[in-house]
Amino acid sequence: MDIDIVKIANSGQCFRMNPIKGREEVCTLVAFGEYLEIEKTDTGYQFSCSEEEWERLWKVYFDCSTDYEGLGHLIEEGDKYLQSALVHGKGIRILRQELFETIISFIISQQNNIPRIKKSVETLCTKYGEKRQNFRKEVYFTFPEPMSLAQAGTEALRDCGLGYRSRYIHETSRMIAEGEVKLSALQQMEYQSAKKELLKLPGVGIKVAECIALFGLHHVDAFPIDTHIDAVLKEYYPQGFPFKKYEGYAGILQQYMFYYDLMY
DNA sequence: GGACAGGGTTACG
DNA sequence: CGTAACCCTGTC
Repeated sequence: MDIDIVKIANSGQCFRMNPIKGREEVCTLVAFGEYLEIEKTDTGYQFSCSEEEWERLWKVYFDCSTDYEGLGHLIEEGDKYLQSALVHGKGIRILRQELFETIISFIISQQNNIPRIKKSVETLCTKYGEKRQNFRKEVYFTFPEPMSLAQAGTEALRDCGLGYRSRYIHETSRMIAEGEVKLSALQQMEYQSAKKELLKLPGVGIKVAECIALFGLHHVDAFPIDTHIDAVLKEYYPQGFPFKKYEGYAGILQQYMFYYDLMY
């Protein structure tokens, strides 16, 4: 299977997947309340979970049913930029992340940098998540429930380094906890309806809504345009990006472009 | 030490 | 529709 854990961890789509300090070939990850370690071996990857858990959770999480290797054949002959981005990003996949975590994480991401986003997310988990132990009895924290964040005061949230975003986090969590915006309904919607619904949440604008649609709802047509991608589009696609041509997977391409621009 | 920027959104003219 | 303000930490 075409998967590169380190690239995914550095691709900016998730904020709780990190290499262990001093053992950079091992990544840790918390999702669905579970803790996972992934170690790079000579032949591939070794996952710390049981076969049953892999089948139930992680196979889906890593989007194993999608063929990413075939993407290269779909790129236009003359599009050297995308061809290069795909080569350098080989192994990147669009994770199927939990919806609430994705919503909160990408509200935090606005006007922010990745190390600080990660720090804020981790602090939120430590203060409002559930405390658990991994297989070697080390403590980890799950991502908080909507209700927990809704009940946290704006001032307490501010202590997580969220700044002006704490008001957004509080209000968005409240709306979700009270069912004003229903996560289950969002998961049933088409891309455009879901996007419109997400825009009701305070702190969610067009860019963040598209990130949530792509990473939390797996709408691979969503194409978030941030400052990086905006610069790329202006430089390499002055005539406009061929969205029509890449309909049905443009969002995946966006992730390769983002990684390529970030790393090279 | 101060200035600046970092995956935007909102609230005003 | 363009533009300033929003908050804060790391970096130069």
